Amino acid sequence: MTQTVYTTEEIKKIEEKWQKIWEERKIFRVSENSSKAKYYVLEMFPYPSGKIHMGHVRNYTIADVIARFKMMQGFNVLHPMGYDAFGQPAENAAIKRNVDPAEWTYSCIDQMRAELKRMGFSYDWGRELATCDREYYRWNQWIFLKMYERGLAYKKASSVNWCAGCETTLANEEVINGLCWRCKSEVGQKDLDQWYLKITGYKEKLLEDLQALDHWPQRVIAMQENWIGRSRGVNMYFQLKDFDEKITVFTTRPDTIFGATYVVLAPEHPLVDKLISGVPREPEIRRFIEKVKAENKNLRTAGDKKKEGMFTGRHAINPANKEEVPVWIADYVLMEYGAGAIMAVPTHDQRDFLFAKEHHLPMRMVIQDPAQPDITVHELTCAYEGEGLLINSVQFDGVPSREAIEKIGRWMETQGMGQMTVHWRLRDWLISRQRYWGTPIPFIYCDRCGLVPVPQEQLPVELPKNVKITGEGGSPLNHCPEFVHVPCPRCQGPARRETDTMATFFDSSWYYLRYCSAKDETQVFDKKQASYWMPVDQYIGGIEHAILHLLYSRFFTKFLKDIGLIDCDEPFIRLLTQGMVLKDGEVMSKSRGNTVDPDSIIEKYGADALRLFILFAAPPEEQLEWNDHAIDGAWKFLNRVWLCAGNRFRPNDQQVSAERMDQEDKELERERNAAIKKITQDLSEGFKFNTAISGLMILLNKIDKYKADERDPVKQTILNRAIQTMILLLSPFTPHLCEELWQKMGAREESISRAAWPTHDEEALKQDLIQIVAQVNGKLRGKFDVPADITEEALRQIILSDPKVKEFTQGKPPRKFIYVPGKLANIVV
RNA sequence: GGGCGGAUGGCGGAAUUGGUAGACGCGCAUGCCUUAGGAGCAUGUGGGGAAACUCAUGGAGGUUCAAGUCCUCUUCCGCCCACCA
Repeated sequence: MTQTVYTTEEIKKIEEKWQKIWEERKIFRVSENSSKAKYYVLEMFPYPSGKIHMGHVRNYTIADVIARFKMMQGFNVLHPMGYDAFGQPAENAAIKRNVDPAEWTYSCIDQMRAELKRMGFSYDWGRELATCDREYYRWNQWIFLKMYERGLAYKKASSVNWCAGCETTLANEEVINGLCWRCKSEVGQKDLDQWYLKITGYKEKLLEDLQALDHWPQRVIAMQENWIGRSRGVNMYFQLKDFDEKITVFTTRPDTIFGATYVVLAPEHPLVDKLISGVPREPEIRRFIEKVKAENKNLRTAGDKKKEGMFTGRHAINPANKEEVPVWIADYVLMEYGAGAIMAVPTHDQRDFLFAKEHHLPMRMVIQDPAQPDITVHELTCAYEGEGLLINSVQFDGVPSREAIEKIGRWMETQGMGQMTVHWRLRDWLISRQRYWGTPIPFIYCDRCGLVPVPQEQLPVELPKNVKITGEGGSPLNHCPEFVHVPCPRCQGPARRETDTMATFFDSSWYYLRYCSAKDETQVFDKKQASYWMPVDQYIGGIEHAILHLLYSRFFTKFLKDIGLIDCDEPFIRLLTQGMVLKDGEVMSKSRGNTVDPDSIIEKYGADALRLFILFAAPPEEQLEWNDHAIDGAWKFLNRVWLCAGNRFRPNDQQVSAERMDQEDKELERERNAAIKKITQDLSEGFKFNTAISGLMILLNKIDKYKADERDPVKQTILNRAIQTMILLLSPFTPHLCEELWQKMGAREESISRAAWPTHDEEALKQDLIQIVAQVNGKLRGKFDVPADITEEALRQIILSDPKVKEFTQGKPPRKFIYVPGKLANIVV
């Protein structure tokens, strides 16, 4: 019988067959009751749009190879999947197509699940969850109430980012260059009563613990550090002239205090009103302030915008030199950062320099630029922001600026002029959304009792059905009287429910914990099971979640540890951020119209070929350029494997001892062992799937070249062994094909994923003859096959007597002979 | 402005971490197989040169017996952050 080409029909039959077996026999179901070491592999769960795209395929294929590799290595592998199912697209669909968001979402999930199954991923489907499930979001509410108990969830009236397009508030993190991250419309400001989570309560830990995340990409750590934004500086007090109050300014550059020639307040600063009351230009100033306040905060702070400001007519005293300096108001000072007021040092801060030039404000140099020590204030064309010795700074003259930062800070503290302090960029997390398709925030407003949390036993606060979603007029739940009007849980009097829902980032901040006991209806998650599985050993997803999702998840983990529910500090030990999938040099996206539908590729080539291509084309962290030809290549390779294993494997149970092997046999055995070693290394030390696959291609090439007479049992055994090893090593990458071949070759396991990962024999890697490269003055001049155990002296004789080497040394005696054992010899003349 | 990555054949990418640059694959070329296939097999494929050789890892220097890899300067590209005081 001859096995022929691996056809589309055959591929389809085989892939469906094994997907069915995996499902029916629950091959990938796991429990924590195992003596094996655990390994938790997790990919960032998808928003269920219905269709999977190449980005998903890449993300999940990477995770699947890791999961299957670890299974075969004997780990108890948890590999779950679910859906980040709340959010605006469902509402938009509801508006556009007049469908129920829940119905729409669940039908998308069904489609998506089917597509994921067609890829052959090794998920434990028994743990599947969707964040819009009643049994999931109920625990969102439970966690929210726990946070409230601890003072970590609170309501605050504040000016918030408001997206008119989505008719909702946005977190700072969701505003990108002044535009809504989702609909790209311009974001404005609005005063609203909103729910916040006090993530700032964990800022120190969130920053410090980054240091321990050795297996996270450096840049993700840097991005989080940046976002948390710790900066050390000094709060300085500028006494106002004619008033009792002092203005506090924050600066990271106390070394420049003697050059502070004016003070600037943010327009929102609380002292502004008092200061400008009664000054001659009061109406004009008020108009200016109103104008700035109405402006979009993010546009206002755009880098290239011209700075505008006005003199208040008031003065303050520079605490260091007791000089009177004018007090200004300007749009480039933000109330949210520092003290909402700055001291301006035009000579050493470029923004202050431009502002001072524009408004003819005084300047004084206090740090000497070593490159042009004699330059005067009038000759300056830009601020000097570098280091140097202090000048015009009384007792600090001559002190290097770096030292002066510390010295002046301490001096001001002892003089009561200021206080050394630390400022953070991280803000509390605005969680309220005026949206329907999200988790209802479990609170009730009672005229008599005030804000009342919904009692635990009344959870979940269910999202009502049949709510009219128009996309207009704020929160849809507001227009749903049976939801809004409820009795107060405390006094039973008439009360109103909170109608805001939670931002979906809340849902995704703890789903990895829920997977540990996904079906538990009695608690948020089972403590014992979570402590068995957590933390996640390997997390995989896109770089776009480097800040928000990962920071929030870290925050939740720390909180849940503090209330005694888990025992780990950090949720994700290792993080792999996979690169984007490009086509024609651009990111694949619907709007660009350059997508390749995974389904159509599976249809033609099968899931295995798609998986193989996507892993082979680039290292996982790098961008991947889609290539129609290369997928053909992946299929070609699988076809060769199919033909090789199908036609050349002949069952026999001959034992072969090393003495009976000839040169070719030993050679193939060596290649087999080398492949095991290389591929195991590539998968263990970082995830070098591309080179692991090239190693498999090399092994197949060697097997193809190996001539074995079918009637020679020794050769057949060696051939069989090589083929079996190849199939085992290939199986995490292309599981369907390998399951089929493994079974044909007489598998004892139910699934190849239960077979043991092969190990190599270091002895078999040894060679009798090795190649030594000879160099003369560092240039390659010859190659010599010599016995592996050759001495340096013997090698030296061989090389130096070689005619070609002689030609290049021109008979001169070597000045130096450098020998790198087993590799290379360099003759220096 | 700050931070983090990159730059190697026609293309995707390798290179044991200082030791044969271009593994493996795609593409291309020439044959073979007459079982006409998304085949398969063989050979070749960085540039120059008939060859011996020689030049080549964005550019310029340097360290070294030896540099894609280390150091200094520089150009270009990508991503993230940013009136953050």
